Amino acid sequence: MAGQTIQPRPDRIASLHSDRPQAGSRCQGLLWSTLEEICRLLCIESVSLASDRMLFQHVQFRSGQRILSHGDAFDTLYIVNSGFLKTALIDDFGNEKVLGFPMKGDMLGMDGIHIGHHTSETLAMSECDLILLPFTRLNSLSRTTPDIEHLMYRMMSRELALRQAMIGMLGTLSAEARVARFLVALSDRFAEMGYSARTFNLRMKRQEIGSYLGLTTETVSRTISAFHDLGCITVQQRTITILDAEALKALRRLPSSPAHQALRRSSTGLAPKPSARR
Amino acid sequence: MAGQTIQPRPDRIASLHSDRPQAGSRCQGLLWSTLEEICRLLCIESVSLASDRMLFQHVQFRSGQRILSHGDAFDTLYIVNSGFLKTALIDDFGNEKVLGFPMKGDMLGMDGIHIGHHTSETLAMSECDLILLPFTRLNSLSRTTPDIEHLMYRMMSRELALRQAMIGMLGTLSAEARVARFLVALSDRFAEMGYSARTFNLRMKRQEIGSYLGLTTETVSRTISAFHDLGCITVQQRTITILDAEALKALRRLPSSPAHQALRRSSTGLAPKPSARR
DNA sequence: CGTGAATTTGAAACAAATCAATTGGTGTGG
DNA sequence: CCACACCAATTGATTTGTTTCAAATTCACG
Repeated sequence: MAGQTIQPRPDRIASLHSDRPQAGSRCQGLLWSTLEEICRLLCIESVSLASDRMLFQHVQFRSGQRILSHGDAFDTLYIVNSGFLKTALIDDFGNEKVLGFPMKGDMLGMDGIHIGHHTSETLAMSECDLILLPFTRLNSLSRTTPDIEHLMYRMMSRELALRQAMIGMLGTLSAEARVARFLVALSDRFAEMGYSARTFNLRMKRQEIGSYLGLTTETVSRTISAFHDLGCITVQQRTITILDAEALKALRRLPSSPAHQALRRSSTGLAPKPSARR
Repeated sequence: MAGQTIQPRPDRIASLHSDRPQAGSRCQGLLWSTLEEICRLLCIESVSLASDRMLFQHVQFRSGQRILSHGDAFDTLYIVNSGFLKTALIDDFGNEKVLGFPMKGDMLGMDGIHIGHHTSETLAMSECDLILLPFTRLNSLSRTTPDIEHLMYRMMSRELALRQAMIGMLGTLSAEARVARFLVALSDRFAEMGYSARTFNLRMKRQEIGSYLGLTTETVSRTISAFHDLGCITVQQRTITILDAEALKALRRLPSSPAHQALRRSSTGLAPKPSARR
């Protein structure tokens, strides 16, 4: 399953569609979307013309339902039209490691392509409306509409870059910095969706945040409390209000991996490199 | 740039080609490869028939040369035919975070597709021979040979899954476990390439390993020494000999994120769930 | 062989995990 | 409607793994 980080996709910045209704038009009690709607949802420039004839069906899930499980055969991709989900890996001992919290505009299932089955779990954390993209249909469509192919490359590449950023974060940032970035990214993401960037509701438990960020529940809780005391944010159970986004963004790593190089040469008389710092 | 972990790709397991020479045939002083050769290199079932006519050119790089830089326009993908490389992210302060050590059979550059330029650095750590896959050519070829499209999906999906695994590792494993896995994965990878799985040469510095694994140079060094003292491995500078691969693989996490759930219910009389452990 | 880089090793400092206990919220049943 | 059980979140005390700082050693190379 896909493991989106929460970070807003670069493509997406400044493309607000606060007032736009959810994609999909009703027909025989079911929702369907055109390719164009899908591109808009994904924040990718609209693919070729005259594709209104291609309709993709929606499915709904209720809060708590499992959408994909480890081992499920891969045959279709999903696009989140509305709702909040969670993707996770289950390790050998049954512990879950959260990979991401997909929401509107995210694509699910891409990691199942290469071996033909999914390797992670996805479940709905709220009522969800997803658009189905049967993979074989996608393939046959891309013969007549080559742009679809490019759309897919872009989606997968975007996902790749997102995970790359996540790896960078897990490998180098302190707990404080991780939580700060998480909150800012969530805020940005909510803004994109037309909600308030300032006040929002965490859909997930502290434990899930911890798992996602590679921290324990307690550390997440403590860090959030610290931000609160610091005046950057306000917390009431799962309601967060961001008071000073800049301060949060500025939170860089306290630790750092290769940060010895800053002041090593003092005998040579050379000034320390302007690069490394902490 | 691609950020392969070192882990052997699932597709690739048990497909040894120790005795196979490097791909590519010489022509006018240059090396060229067919699609079939490329598929073999990537460990993907050979794509369609009669594609021998499509030839892809190779390029050579010498040790230390930069292959891709942050900001470079994206226009071609690369496949490693031989040699050892390194991909890394450079943060705002100029610190480098190693993303992977691509080697034979890995594809480079996939993360550049979606925004049209590369976001990471790739450089050669040894003499390297790479196969060029101009992206526009790939696109036009896939019109006549639809299998190419699927090949690309698989490659990208594989990369996605690899990074997913990396995220899982960075988020949950102890330093010891990370280094252990790193060594085992390297060993497996060398075996795939026909080298000894038992004794091999680390191409990278301790610092680079540390950056890759989210640890400091000192921790990597200490951990390797500990394995040595423990009798799992033998170390002489950059030459590693694996004595007890099983012991290394068995090294699980000492820390763990959500591992409190094991023995919580004692009042209910229910046995603890069989799943969670540490 | 000497010089600088890479690696190793030790001791101290520190961030985050662990253990443990409390609080707050939610739902259920008496 | 209150009491109780259950879960999530918070907070504190303590431990531990890893980083940091510092110094010694080995290796690579001109």
